[in-house]
Amino acid sequence: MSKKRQQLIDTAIELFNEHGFHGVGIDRIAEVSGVTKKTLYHHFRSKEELILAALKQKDSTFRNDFMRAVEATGNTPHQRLLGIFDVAQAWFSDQKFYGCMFINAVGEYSEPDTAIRAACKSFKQQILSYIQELAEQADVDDPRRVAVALAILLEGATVTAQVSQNPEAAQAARQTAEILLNAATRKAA
Amino acid sequence: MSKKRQQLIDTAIELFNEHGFHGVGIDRIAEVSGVTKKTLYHHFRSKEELILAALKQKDSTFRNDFMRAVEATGNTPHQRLLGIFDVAQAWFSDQKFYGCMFINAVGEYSEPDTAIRAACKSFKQQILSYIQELAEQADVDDPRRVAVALAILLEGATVTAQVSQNPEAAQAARQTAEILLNAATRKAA
DNA sequence: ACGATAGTAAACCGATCTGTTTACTTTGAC
DNA sequence: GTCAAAGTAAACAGATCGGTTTACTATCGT
Repeated sequence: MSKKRQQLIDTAIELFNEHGFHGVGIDRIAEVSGVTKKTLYHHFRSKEELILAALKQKDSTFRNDFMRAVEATGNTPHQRLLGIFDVAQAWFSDQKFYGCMFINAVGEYSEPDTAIRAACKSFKQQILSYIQELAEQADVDDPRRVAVALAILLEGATVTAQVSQNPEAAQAARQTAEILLNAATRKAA
Repeated sequence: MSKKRQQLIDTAIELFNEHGFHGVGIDRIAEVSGVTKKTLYHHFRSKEELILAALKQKDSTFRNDFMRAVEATGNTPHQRLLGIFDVAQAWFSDQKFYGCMFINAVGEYSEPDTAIRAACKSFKQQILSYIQELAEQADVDDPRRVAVALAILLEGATVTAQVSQNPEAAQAARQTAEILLNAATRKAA
């Protein structure tokens, strides 16, 4: 992949996160990337294609970073399920935390059965799958149910931190996750 | 308040929810409202003022409807705390459910210390206050903590339902809320 | 009946939007 | 060294953006 193409995607991610998708024009993305519009349209047929490329890249890098970070929080699946929320807190504390790009995208593109919506849905499903794997390894009752609940807690902490500008939402979610995990492992003991 | 003004706000809420704030122009809002731009600018000094008026109205009507609906789910504070999620599920099931307008707004306007951000933050704080009141009435341990956790569950269910187009996220959140409330009332028993 | 308020209709402003075009230059693989 | 791909620079196009202006009309309380 060419460097210019990569630069455009990186710039697009930054600007879209900060100002929303409709709030950033193609001219600005090209300008900030240090590239002409011609070059931009050489790599992407349309703004929507650039958006999709940005989402796809975010999907890939975020999940990769997220999983690595979660796995660094402990060696047992149980520790890692809770570690999710410590990783989240670090994410929320970033100077440039603008919430989840995929949630923000759905806020602007509500029409169902579009490529953008599909990308967002897919991202969330994959995060859920990862949590479910951890839950299965942790040997909880009904790992699917537990994973869905933990995913909801993660989403809730994310938007709460975003709107209220308070990264500690992650710890509140973590405490709830602990109670949930206790309840889901008690029977197995 | 004039009818035209009200019509403009109602139209703005609908269109902003569907296409985002940057995704809808003043011309379109005026046109759909059956009103000229002159009239629009007679009632609102700028697009941002219209956005703020729309947010303010949504804040008022949503919280009002929400509280009434929650109180209709049961007579005890405990029932009502859980009723939150039944009310949420009904909301998510609406044909025209586009997620929480305030979350969506923050996704487009990230700059802190702006009127729009303040409106969103305020809305969330007021919802939290309401939940906290119910928690206090329900005589749980640490009602603040419980309320924060329930608010996070509600936010999480909202965005999950929005992105995944699955209103049942509300029931998953409700089940987690039940576990949380059990844990928070056990000691008091 | 008068005058302010709220309204219509439509042109206009400069800026920005997505996307294209023309003309020319750099770069890198074979 | 050549030739195509990738690049620059900049103008252009038609639409739409937020917002203003002009000219005129309907409504309504006093």
